[in-house]
Amino acid sequence: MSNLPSTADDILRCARTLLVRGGYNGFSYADIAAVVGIRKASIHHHFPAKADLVRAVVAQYREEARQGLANLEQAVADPRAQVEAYLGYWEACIADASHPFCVCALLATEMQLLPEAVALEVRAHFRHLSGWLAAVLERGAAEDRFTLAGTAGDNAELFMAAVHGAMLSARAYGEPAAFATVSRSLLERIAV
Amino acid sequence: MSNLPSTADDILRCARTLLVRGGYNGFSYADIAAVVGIRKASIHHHFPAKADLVRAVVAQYREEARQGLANLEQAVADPRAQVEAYLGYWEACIADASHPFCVCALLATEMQLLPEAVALEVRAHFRHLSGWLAAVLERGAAEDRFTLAGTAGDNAELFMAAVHGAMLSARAYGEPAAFATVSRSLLERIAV
DNA sequence: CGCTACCTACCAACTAGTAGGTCGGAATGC
DNA sequence: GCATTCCGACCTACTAGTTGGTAGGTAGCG
Repeated sequence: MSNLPSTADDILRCARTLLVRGGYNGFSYADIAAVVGIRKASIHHHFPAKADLVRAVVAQYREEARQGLANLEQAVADPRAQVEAYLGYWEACIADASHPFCVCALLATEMQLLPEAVALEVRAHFRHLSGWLAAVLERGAAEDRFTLAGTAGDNAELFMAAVHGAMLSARAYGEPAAFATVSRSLLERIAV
Repeated sequence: MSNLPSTADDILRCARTLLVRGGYNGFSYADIAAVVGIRKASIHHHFPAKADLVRAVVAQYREEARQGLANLEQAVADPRAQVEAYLGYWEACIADASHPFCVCALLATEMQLLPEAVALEVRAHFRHLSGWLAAVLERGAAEDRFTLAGTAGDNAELFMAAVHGAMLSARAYGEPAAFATVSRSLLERIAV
């Protein structure tokens, strides 16, 4: 399965961590080289330009997100349980600080100075996540598990915004619990 | 009244705009120099280090926010109208792209690599805003203008997260209307 | 042989920041 | 009144270090 040589994978993993920590302009090839234990120039061998590297990180992230949501759809039937699982996933990520921010949400803050290909991927991720949430909420509403005010789409946008904002709050306060507080409040507001 | 020489003020204004556009690492002294029409070194005369400049921007922003909320308290009595005015303020800022993101919300994404003094100001802003929102929501609930689920504090955190997330969505989609969508949804959810 | 992975050794451009000087205007001394 | 002194604002010219990126070479492997 793993057809990627481990070094390229290491670079991607490291770049993702650094990206999540400080955004596009918050890390350099030198930072990655130091962590991975390789020379700067060797990174260019795998990813010619920084834009390519970040595009690859985002593409990989988006693929994982797609897979994750698809698995969730398969493993969990109840829409409310799906939403809880989604929130729980992020709660865990933020609590153990392994991956405490959505890559695309973070990059969205720098939208104006991102390479265009990256910006398009970020936008597509927002659309995709919002679409998935709208479908889940709509299904939940049909099964009387959720009360929606307005369209499912509008509720999904509110949900997504709250989740992204909660990541921000957890980071600003320096306490992962802030995410849990918001996500609990959000769930109470939306669930019947 | 204006005891600040206009150049220092120009630098602050310009730095804020650039900060809001791309964060702490998204602009340089050279960028400011080009806009203000001054040499790089002259910026150092007014703000010795980048950390000083950004701290000044954040301090000024926080002061304006304090003033703005105080004025709102005075001009508008009804809690629901206060919340609407607050959302309307940001809706207008985002729509005309004059100042389309909260300075502190943006800096919060880079929390880990911010000078400590700046990080503390950012955190304080989150506390202050959340505190104000909690007070307004509590008062509104007492007057039966809002329905709260849980504590006023929890509701305030949810509100704040949704607003910050909505700014992010507007930027990610590249359409200011996305903020309005979320803020309308949010208001419907919270108001009676 | 060619290919991949990696290296050393560069590069130009840019980063924040410093040293030291010029200029004009306000305060001071006589 | 006028020279002197001082200061703030700004400048040119520089620094050391970092940025993303390149050129060209080498070692191992099928």
